Amino acid sequence: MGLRERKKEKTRLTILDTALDLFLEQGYESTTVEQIAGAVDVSPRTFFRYFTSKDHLALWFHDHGEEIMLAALESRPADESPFSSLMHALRALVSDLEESTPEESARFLKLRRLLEDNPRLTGQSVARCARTEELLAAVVAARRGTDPADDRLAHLIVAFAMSTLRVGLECPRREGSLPEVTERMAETIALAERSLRPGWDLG
Amino acid sequence: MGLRERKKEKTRLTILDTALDLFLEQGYESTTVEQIAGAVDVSPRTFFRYFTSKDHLALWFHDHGEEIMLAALESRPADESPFSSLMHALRALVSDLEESTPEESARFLKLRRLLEDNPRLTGQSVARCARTEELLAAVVAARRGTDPADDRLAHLIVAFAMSTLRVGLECPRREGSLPEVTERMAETIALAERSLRPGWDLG
DNA sequence: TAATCTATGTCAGCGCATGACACATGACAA
DNA sequence: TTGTCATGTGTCATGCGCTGACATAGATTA
Repeated sequence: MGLRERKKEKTRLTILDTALDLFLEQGYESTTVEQIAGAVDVSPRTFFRYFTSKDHLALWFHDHGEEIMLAALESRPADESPFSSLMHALRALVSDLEESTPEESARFLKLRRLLEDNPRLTGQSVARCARTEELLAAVVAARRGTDPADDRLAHLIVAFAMSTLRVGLECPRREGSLPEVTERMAETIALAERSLRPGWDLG
Repeated sequence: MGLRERKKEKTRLTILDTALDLFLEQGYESTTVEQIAGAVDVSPRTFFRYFTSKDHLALWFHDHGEEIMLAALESRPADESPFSSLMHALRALVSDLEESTPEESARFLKLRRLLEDNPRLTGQSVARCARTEELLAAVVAARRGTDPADDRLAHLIVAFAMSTLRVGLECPRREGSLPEVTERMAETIALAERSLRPGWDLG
């Protein structure tokens, strides 16, 4: 990895961390892009080259999480039931969180607090999850040998799985250290698995 | 209802219908608020007094749907299991759709097409649903005698129910007359009910 | 009719976001 | 090392969404 790429990655994280601190300090709405850019000493224009929007900052982890889930799902055996595979993908997400560096953990917890304080961002977060749902549904439909646009069961399977993820991460929203969050996430996965009829996702 | 109120309601619907037609004709992004306001012959400022944002236009039905679901949920017997009550609330939504006037139906179908063509709006729609989820979760938690902020099962129940709603309405997205949509919705509700273990939501 | 309320228009301004262009700095081969 | 190319960055200009403040015209009530 060349100097260029390393520098870019560093700038991206600097922007993110700086913005996060500003948000938590003085509020999301009352922090302008100009201000963030100024604090990192880049032009506002450059900010938008790293993050497509101000909201995008808050959804940073979603990009990463999506990759993890997709990779985990693809790596599951093809004959495993779709919902089980998705639950394993969720567990992969939890593992990734548990193995994250202190910096990453700190970022994650800050992001979580940010979302908690800003309903609008929570909404954006859910919307971002919906995009992930589309991708996952396509994979599940492929495994089922159906057309993703038609396969209602595939969508329902994925929607239930993503519901599990959201509830596990967001409920209860307040506080919580990283181990507490991952622990709750694991519990929620177990709860979801207990709640559904065995084989319901094989229709 | 005085002249004032009637006129307001009429203006609101005129704005909505005009905007909807403009959107479908020339695209959502490339239609400006100024243009919509011009077409209805009101000032842009007035537009924002009727709709809090341009996106709000596309989420118009959500406000209505939310009311229906909440009312239906409240009217269910307190000893019914939460998920069953929610499924009844969904059926109430379907009934409302079936009984809607031709104008309302047309609006609904146009909105659906609009959402289909604009992923960003689909996202906003999901985000709006998340807000409804919060309200429903509070009601369910109240029935269960728990703190809504803590009750993960309550959130999971509601999330599963809203997943059912979304999948039923959006999958498949393309085309579809109103009877087709309501029929698919009914099927999806039945599918969800079949998929879950009886009594799973009573823990 | 007079007194009030309220919906609307006007104006001014902020913040987010994007395209175009010029410049500088890292990458890479001769 | 040096020259060339690719790419990241700043500057400038602009458009659009959205909001506050204030004045006015029209509806409402007495």
